[in-house]
Amino acid sequence: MIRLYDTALSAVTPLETREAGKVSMYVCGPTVYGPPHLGHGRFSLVFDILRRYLLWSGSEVSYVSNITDIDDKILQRATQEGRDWTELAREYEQIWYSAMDAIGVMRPDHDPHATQYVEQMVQLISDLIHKNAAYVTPDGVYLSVEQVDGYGLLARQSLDEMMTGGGDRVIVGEGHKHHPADFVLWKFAKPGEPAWPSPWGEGRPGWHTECVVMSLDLLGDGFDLHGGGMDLAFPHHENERAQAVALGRSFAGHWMHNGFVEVGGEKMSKSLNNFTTLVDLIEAHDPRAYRLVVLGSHYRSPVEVTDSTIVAAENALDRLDSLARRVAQIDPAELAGAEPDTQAMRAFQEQMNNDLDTPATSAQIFGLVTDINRALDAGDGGRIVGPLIAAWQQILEAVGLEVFGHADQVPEEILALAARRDQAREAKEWATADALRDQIHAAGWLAEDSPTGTQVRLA
RNA sequence: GGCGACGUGGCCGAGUGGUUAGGCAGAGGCCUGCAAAGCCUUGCACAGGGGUUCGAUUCCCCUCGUCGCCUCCA
Repeated sequence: MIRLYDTALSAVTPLETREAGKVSMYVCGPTVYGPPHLGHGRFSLVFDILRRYLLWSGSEVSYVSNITDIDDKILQRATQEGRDWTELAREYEQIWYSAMDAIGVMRPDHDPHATQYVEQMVQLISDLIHKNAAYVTPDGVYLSVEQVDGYGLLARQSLDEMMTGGGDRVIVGEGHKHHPADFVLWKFAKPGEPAWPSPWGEGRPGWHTECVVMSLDLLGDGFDLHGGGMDLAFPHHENERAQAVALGRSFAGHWMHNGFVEVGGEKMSKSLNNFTTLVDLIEAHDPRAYRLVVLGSHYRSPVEVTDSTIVAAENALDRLDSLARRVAQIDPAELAGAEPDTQAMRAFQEQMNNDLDTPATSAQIFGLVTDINRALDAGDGGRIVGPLIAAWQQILEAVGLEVFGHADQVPEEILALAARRDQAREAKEWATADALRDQIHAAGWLAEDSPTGTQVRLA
């Protein structure tokens, strides 16, 4: 069974599931008011890797990740741009999913939208009011955190401790709130703002309510795993939990949070304006490079992501693709029926089960590259190398890292140059052969010798 | 102020009380007609100062520095 760090316990513990062989997980998705940045990319990749690994391990995974499509930021941005907020949200949702597709993140099994759950949120808020856990003020409905057992579990601080500092933040809704930490469940609409009906007045839901409602609706009480970025632990997840606790419902069994993407040692964030969008990364680089960077660091550690780390990963990817090409050249009959090397697979599972030790897996992937190349250099007939190749391919698949071993589509004229080069080489006319190689290179291709003649691939 | 994390070789990034993480970049070699790819070899690395220990980068203490959260935030 996989063991994962649980934020609520501050310890690595086995991921106990409600039902054996089934994992229900909820990962907080984006608020669609702008293009996703590398931070969103990291959590998406981390949880995608976990999900794929669980699936590979034979678990049945139910993966839910929401789209927050109503939020102050969306309204603000729509007003700024003078357009309809629903259209804006829809546009950024599309951008979100195309970016996710590009980095190879599987679509969630369900992607509930906040706007589709407003009625249920109103119902939940009513229940909270009936339980005296929430109250109405002139500007909205608030949850009374003092009514909640163990508030501060995920913040790792008691309510009192939280209140002692806090810097110079403006406390939202101060004046009407019973306690400064009380948070808004329902916001009354100001003129011109979108509004849904409620027993207390027209308005819109607060951010923390949607995830409670949607996770419980789609995954049920006591679902297995709830995840997101480290900065969601508090207040977002804390407040989700608070609502569930106040209702007396069993919430997430395990809390998992990933570390930040950093730039020059500082958290990448919209407010610091030091972010790179996922869209820019995808346009400028091989999208697989980001997955490799994520695999190479532990999910709870911060990771520096800059142009140079991405380029380094792209170069590392070349090494993987080189082997994939080499493997593709092998007569399939030699590899047929090869079972993945059991030792390698056992090591892989032990690492991954140990709080998702992907750095070890990354090292293993490259270690296998060396082993396989060495065996191939030694002219192994497939007996030893077959299982290693099978293991390598399985591991890559289990973590969602694609490698390309197929030949590139080479234009006729380039192939003609390669053929002429082979003739020149045959005749030992080296100067001619080299000139042809330069010509091929100038056209954007690489000409490499191989036992079967000149091989051409994209430079 | 409270809570938490961290400081590893040119860069990224794991880990461990005594044995090679890994990747990128660099150097040398093998292979090659020359290359490329591949293979081999290679790099006072663990912020500083104490302490515990036969032995600490790894444990404890202190100092310095950095970062995160404390209701915008993945």
